[in-house]
Amino acid sequence: MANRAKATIFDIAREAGVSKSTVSLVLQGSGLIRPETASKVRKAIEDVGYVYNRGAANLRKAHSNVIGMVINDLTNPFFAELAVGMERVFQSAGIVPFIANTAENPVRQEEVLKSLMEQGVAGLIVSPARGTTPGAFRRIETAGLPVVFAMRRLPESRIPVIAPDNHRGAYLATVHLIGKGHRRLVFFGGSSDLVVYHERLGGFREACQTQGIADRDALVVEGETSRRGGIACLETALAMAEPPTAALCFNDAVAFGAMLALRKRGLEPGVDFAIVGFDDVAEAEHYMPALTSVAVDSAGLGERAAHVMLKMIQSRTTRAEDHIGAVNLVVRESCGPDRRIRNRAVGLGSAA
Amino acid sequence: MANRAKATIFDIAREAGVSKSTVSLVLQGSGLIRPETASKVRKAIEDVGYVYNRGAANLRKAHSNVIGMVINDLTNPFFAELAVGMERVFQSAGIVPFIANTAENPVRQEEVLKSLMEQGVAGLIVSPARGTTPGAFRRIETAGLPVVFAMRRLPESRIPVIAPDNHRGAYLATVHLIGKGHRRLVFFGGSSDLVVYHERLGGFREACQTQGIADRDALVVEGETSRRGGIACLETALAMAEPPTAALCFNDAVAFGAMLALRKRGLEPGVDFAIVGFDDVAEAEHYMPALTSVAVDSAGLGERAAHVMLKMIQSRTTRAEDHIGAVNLVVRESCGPDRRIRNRAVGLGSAA
DNA sequence: TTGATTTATTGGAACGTTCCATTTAGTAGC
DNA sequence: GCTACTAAATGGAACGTTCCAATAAATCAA
Repeated sequence: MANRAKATIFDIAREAGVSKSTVSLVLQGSGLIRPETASKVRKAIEDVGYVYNRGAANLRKAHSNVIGMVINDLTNPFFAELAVGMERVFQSAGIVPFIANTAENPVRQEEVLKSLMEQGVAGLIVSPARGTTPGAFRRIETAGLPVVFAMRRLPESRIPVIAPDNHRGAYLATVHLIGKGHRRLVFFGGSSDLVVYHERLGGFREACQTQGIADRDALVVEGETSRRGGIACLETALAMAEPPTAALCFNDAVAFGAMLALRKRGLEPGVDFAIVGFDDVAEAEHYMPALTSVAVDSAGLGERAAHVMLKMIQSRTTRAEDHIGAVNLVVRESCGPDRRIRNRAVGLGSAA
Repeated sequence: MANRAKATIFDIAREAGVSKSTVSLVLQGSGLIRPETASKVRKAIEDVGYVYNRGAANLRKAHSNVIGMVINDLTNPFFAELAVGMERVFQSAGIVPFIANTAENPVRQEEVLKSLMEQGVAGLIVSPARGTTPGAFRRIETAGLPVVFAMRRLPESRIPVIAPDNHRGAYLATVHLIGKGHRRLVFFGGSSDLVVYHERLGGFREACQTQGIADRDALVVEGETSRRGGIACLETALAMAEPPTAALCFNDAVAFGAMLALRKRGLEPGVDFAIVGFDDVAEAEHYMPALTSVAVDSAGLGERAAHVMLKMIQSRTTRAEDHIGAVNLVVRESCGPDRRIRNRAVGLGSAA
């Protein structure tokens, strides 16, 4: 069976009574080898317990078959979905994606990127960590390695981006809320170090303006982009002299937090206060009440990002077009059952 | 700045006016080099835009600094947590973990394992996909590569396992339900191709027996280990001639599904029917009602698995002791507010 | 001054592949 | 029987590192 020391193609060659070159050809599935010889070699490969050394091969070969995906928060199912979408595409292209988590830490991200490069990846798909410094990708760019950003972008970067249409999503959601009769709205969660925040907030503001909501009735409460952040945001909003009656939340986690906080105060989400989330994670559909949310199709964006990456690798370029994914508002119950909410919400709004 | 072709240590050497060996020594942080020389070299490294080629280095060096983690379902936050726990440990050991997802697909798993091995990983931490064939790890074992299983085990394997005490967790949860006065119980979700299923079901059965519940009152409904599966299980259970009044669920997802289905039927989880989950994912705490669940500390298990792996690599062995992690029941609201449920539950039980 | 010792640097031979240029056999054409 | 070709297999030179043994330069002891 297997020997202690790692078997090489020389061991296979000896076992099969051929030369190392022949073995190499067989490994690559070359048609130049006589079938009987090939199967003799394949048997030897089994017998010596050989494992291919890709590192050695990459020394000569132009490019490797692994690409790195760097994700800022793997515990967020939203990003996990993104990863899964990419995997689907890469798998069928014979490429193995290695995932690394940065846990939203730029220092960790630096290490991870370095390691991936050293490993000789063919390309990188990155959802950059919050607080990534502008220069973080310079080394990679000068190395000529294809990179695409997914979900998030960096302020000044020329690296192609695959992301949902955050502005439009927020716009749609806000119009929906205003259409339900709300006249004093709030944007919950997020902070200005994220480009995504500005995009979503921008959509919110534009909708308010075009729908005739005064600026002083379009409130903003920054906060963590988590359940906990959502709870805090809601507390802050209801403590205002003139509280809003509806909130667009930075993401679904914030929305869940806000709904939780409403319940704690004896208020019913969708009846006493309208909530819209963003991302439409799987949980949104199953929540009580089911959360109205902006669906961004993260798995689809992951697939798209993977395709772009494949193109870039294939045409050995480092440039590509941005891709802004369509979004759509999934209306469920958290803004009230259609018209009925209108009166309640308006009532509460004017009562406050 | 950077040249087109990849820079090597020879380029650095030329730039700095030293030999390749000197550069190599600097890269490894050897103290043999005069500090001024070292900084001259480091400057050259920057100037030529060098990226270290670990593949080439591994050709000579004994072992690499990357370990692979193979996860069966990354979209399950439970497994994502496990990954995050491992990462914490490896990071401080200067090891980079690459994560690969198998999406519960044994074929995909095979590919992923192969790829990781070819990449020359120093070890493998695996949460095996459902339906993994007994021989799937033979190649890896004969290659002498350290492997540990996390969360799940294979029926016959001698590979060390890091997993929670499933039997005890299920036992504790069941005793809790019985203590609340339930006399007809059901185990929801999972299927017998998973070792974990047998462990948890075993704990459930043992608790029933020791607490004097007749076998015919300890029901089992198999099903998907997802929200959807939980919904189906509950429907099945309530359709029985003599329905149970309490359920221990295979995991939290099943529990959420069951609670959802209860609500749809106008029944209140925790009042009309008691539910216990398993895994205690973050969501459990925030659900309405908050889910009583068996906490397994997946991040902690991840850390433990990482430590075991480090030991194995260090002592170049392929054997290690199993580690069964402590569990504890986190009592929340889904089995009713302490005693009060008792009467209701018993009442419903005898009425049915 | 000479040799011994220490400190800093260096050349060369691996490591396990790929790929090009050859060689070797076998087959056809004339 | 000779050349020309094709098919199959092979040797050798890379690829970018590490590490050992060797060298060169500087310091010290006598």
